[in-house]
Amino acid sequence: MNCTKCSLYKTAQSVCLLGQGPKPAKVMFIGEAPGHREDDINKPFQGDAGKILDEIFQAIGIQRSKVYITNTVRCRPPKNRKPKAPEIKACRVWLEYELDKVKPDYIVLLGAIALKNFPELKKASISSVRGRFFQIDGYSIFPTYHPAAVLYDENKKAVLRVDLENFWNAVNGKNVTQKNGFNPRLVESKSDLEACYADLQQTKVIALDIETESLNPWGADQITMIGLGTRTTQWVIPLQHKDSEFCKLLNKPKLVRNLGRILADKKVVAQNGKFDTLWIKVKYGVDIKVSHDTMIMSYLLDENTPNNLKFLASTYFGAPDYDLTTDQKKGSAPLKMLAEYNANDVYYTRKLFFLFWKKMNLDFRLMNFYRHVMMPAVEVFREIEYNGIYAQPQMLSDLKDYLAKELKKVSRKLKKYGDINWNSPQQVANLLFDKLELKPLDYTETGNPSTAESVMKRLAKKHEVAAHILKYREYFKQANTFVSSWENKALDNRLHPTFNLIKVWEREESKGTVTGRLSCTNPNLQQVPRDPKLRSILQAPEGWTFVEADLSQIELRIVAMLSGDPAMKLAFQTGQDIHIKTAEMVSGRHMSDFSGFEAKEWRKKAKAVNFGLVYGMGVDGFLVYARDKYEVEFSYDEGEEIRERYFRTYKGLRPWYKRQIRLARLNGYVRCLSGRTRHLPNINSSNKGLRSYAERQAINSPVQGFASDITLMAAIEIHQTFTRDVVRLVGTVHDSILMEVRNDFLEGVVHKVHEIMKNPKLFETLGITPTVPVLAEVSVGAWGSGIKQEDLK
DNA sequence: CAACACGGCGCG
DNA sequence: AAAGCGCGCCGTGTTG
Repeated sequence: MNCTKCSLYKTAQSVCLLGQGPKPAKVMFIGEAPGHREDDINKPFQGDAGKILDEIFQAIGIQRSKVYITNTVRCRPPKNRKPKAPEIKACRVWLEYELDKVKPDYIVLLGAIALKNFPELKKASISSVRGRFFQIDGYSIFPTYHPAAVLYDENKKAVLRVDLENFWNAVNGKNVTQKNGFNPRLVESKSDLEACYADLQQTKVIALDIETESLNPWGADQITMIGLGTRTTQWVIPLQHKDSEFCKLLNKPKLVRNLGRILADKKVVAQNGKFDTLWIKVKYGVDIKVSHDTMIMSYLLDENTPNNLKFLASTYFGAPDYDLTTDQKKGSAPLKMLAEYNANDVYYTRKLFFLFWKKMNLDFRLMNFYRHVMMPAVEVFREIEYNGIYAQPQMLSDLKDYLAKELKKVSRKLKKYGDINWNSPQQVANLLFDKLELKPLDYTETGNPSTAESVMKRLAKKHEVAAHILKYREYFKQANTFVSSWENKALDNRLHPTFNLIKVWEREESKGTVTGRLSCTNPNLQQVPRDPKLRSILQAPEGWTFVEADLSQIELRIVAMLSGDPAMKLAFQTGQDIHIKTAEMVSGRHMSDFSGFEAKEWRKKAKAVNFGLVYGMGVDGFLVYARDKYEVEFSYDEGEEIRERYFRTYKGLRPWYKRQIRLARLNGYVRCLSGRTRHLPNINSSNKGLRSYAERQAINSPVQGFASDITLMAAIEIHQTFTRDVVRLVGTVHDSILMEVRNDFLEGVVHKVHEIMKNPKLFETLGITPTVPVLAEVSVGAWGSGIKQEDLK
């Protein structure tokens, strides 16, 4: 074929490689462009991506000979380059030609480039449109990932398979989208409400979902409607909507109290139920217990893939896209439309619950963890968010003034270098490396000279401006990220952050972790500087005392448990300081030889050694890490020597690494002592980088995850042990629990909390026997300035 | 104007 | 897309 419509013909081996398959055909697949294998033998999808496609085809029962397969661009682009817009445009005539001959009813678009064939989808990202049908130009168009995406990320394989399976079912008339039992009913009268109550009374499992005017319950915004799903019906009770006459007549607090009473005897199922029940508690003071949460179930079954309701509904039930825009959801949509949306949510939530329940029952350790830890934790964190953490208003305002003053001082000193925006790394780099002709010491990811703190600290020895810039950055960050953000958020003198117990997906964005740790937003309490200026603002109000309970060196203790390394275990069992022990090993000296000052310095170095090396850091990384984080300089040889000595001292570590990697390869996941799993599909990847990354995760995740789980178990027990007028939990930071305790109960509570931290009852429930003691420390008084309770041992 | 990537930096 | 792991938030600068 001779085609010169774009310049690719000059470099491609096979010019204008048309598709393959019957003409006409009911189904057409469109990929990206030929790869080298295809280019050589003149057929589409023959290389590695073709293999993946074949594998999935076989699993589903699609025969290649029955479908037509082609590409968006029909000449191979030069190596490592995607087809460009003009090339896609030029090749469009060939697609028209093929469409005309093949006359497909269905078109599968594989990957982002294939989307560009249709103006309606051109701007969409593949992950936002994948897995559903679009009716365009008389075709049923179904986008999903390109099989080559699986080569880079094994996680995508499952998604691709489910997509194509749903697609194929739809093509063959297997009605996966049929909504059995979808029967939405909007409550518009008293008799409707009575019918709703009657239906709820006779149902055991009830799905709950609310719609709200915003995501923030702490302002004036209201709940617009409550959706309740039973076996037969999705009831929608409007609470606040311009189109509803009924809700104006309602005694809403009474209605919500009634619902609370009915739901108290039921299994309430929700998707991210902490959100819904927190709103209900804030607005109506009613506590509703969530028995099951589909978002948490989905996460525990696979922490890597998205778990928002629309994704799950389309993945498992081939649900059509019923999503509304944010504005519509906040109440701008007509009542009927919003109610139907709400009904869909509860419908799919309930359906998903039964599906996940079956799946989780196949793994009793995971199920136990879910029942005994995750779901109780939802209750605890709903209350933590409800309580909020007290921010002393006077101190906040004083610090604001102080920082403004300091910022002014530094700005004056910086003035003489010109009218520069000191927040701009670009402008700062210009000054340092062009005008002042300092030598760049490091470069950023994108190749620009770095102005990072570690670089600036070293530059400060050559030029005073670097030190001033660092001060400027410090004050600026404190003033904006913390002080002013807190001031804006603490309307009731309390910060009410959101804690993500799991990874939560919002469109393509996600918050939360894959290991089981929590994350925290609005504001993020977990990144408050360890500077008493800031931390001590967070304290307890009059009559109460702030208490922090910390797990001591918990990650290394877990490493000792899991690896069984004798030296590490012995150190912990005999109450030695592990960092001092490592310091002795690194320095080759005995602790008694150190002066007080030396001991402190060596302990610091040893911390770098412990935290760096234990999770598989290389020598190069270790040197940079030690220098930047702990201001310790080692030569390469010293670094190598330390690394060798480290693994000779803790000789159980490397065999443990091997065990973890073997388990991950065998099962596709690794597990925490608590039963939580971490899936690592890339552990068998042919891509060495991805594989090594998965191997390090196989080592780190069970440690990090279990440390976090101990914190959860302790928080749950503290929550269950004390009443709310004695102890109020206000937050957690990975391995520490923050609370306020009523003054007259302080002593007893501190003692009990310390006991709980060291040995939460849930250890026994879950069959966990720590082989290394778990120790904890309790501080009493404002955060970061509390007094350690030394005599608790 | 909003969305996004980047650089930078806070934390365990 | 190769060598600690895990996060969220701020401001700048670019782009559609």
